[in-house]
Amino acid sequence: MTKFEKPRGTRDFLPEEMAVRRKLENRFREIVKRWGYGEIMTPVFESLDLFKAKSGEGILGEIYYFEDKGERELALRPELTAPTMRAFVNEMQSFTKPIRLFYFENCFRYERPQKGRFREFWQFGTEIIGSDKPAADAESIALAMNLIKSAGIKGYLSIGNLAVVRHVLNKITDESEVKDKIMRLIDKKEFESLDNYLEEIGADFNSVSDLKRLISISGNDAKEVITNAKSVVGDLPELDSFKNMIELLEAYGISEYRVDFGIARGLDYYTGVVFEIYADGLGAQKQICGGGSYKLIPLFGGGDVASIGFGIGFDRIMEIFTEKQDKDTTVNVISMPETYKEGIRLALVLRHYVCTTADIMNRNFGAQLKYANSSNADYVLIVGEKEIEKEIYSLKDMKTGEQKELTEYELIQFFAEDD
RNA sequence: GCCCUGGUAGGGUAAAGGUUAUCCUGAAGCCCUGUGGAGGCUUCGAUAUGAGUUCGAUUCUCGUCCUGGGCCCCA
Repeated sequence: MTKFEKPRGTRDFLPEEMAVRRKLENRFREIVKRWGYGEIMTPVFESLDLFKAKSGEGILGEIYYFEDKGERELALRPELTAPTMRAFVNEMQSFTKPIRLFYFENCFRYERPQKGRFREFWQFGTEIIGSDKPAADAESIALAMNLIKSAGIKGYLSIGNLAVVRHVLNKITDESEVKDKIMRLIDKKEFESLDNYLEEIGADFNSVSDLKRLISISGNDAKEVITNAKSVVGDLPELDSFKNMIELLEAYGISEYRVDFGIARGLDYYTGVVFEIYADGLGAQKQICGGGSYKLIPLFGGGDVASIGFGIGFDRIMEIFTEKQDKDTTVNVISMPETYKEGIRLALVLRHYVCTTADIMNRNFGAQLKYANSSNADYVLIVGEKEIEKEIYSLKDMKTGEQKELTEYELIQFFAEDD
């Protein structure tokens, strides 16, 4: 007999674990709904070109892609921002702005699995489309922090701003490839390589000095950081916007975070604010949330529309989410062969109020009780000939062993109150 | 793609180059056709996989697959 194994980097979620996952998922859903976000669902697979357009050829190595029978090049989605923006371009361009969207879906990446990293993983994320204002940035960050907090997790927030960094970068070069490379080096904090590279391209000394000063500015006191940045870049509208956003965060009650102009992104559709949230207890994969503002829509053939969003690594959150599943009250109906049908009828009635099961193993009375015990039922309802005759049923509390004689109406009362 | 680690029933384990691979737990059934948790009995269930060495491999060697962890990457 061949035994089939699940593909590498995928997981089976059994009921106990699923209950906890759904518990957190539902909590997240409730929160984003309260913030006015509507759910979007896009296909599990998209054209490969969509992801190449967003992230470049370099991502092919990490993408699951294939040719279908119609010779279309398709890819399992590695992330959800591109599909969401594609859907916007296709179907939502004339919607009233801003558009607030959220998603909770699985994504696929061909990577070496490790702690907090799987080949099939779930992302919970939001996108705001149509606002490039600091208020949208602030809302997005505040929402992300609210979600993390609702999971009982301490999240460490870092905020950067690429518009300010780019302003300085533009003085060094006009070539986007060169900019990309510099941004990557900054992001990885490989300052030696950065020095060498800047020297190699013969960058202007003053501009390089400004850049290096700017990206080294970071700290927990936002106002101080901004003052420092101002001393490098001078009066800059982008910096004013950033300052404005920081002030709004205060209104949202977000006060603990780090501002870091050394946060960078290699891809040039990122426009301004970028943020990351980290958590303890995750080994190498500490980042649980990443977000930022970007202009992806023009790249996908849409208008010049700005957006901002974030993605939460749901599986990573689950690794450190400590709550257990909520146990529902359960009732087992115990009957005899002669009374089985009446037992089914009563079970149907009780199911309006409480989780109820009946025997489907043809077990005898004692075995049914044993099963109720080992499956952790809270109550057992005994439906035997004596009970049917009197129309009074025996409800046994499995924890205390107490038994009550109740009519059908009293049973309903009993469990209806339980909710 | 690279490095380290491990892999014996569903879970946890023991042992050994040589008859039928140990024990606990679990599941199913019976003891027990109207009162559970205990106990007894029965049954089910494993050496990840391929090759090599050997008279003989589950044990030794190598490859593959997979787990866990790290590097790279992280759109």
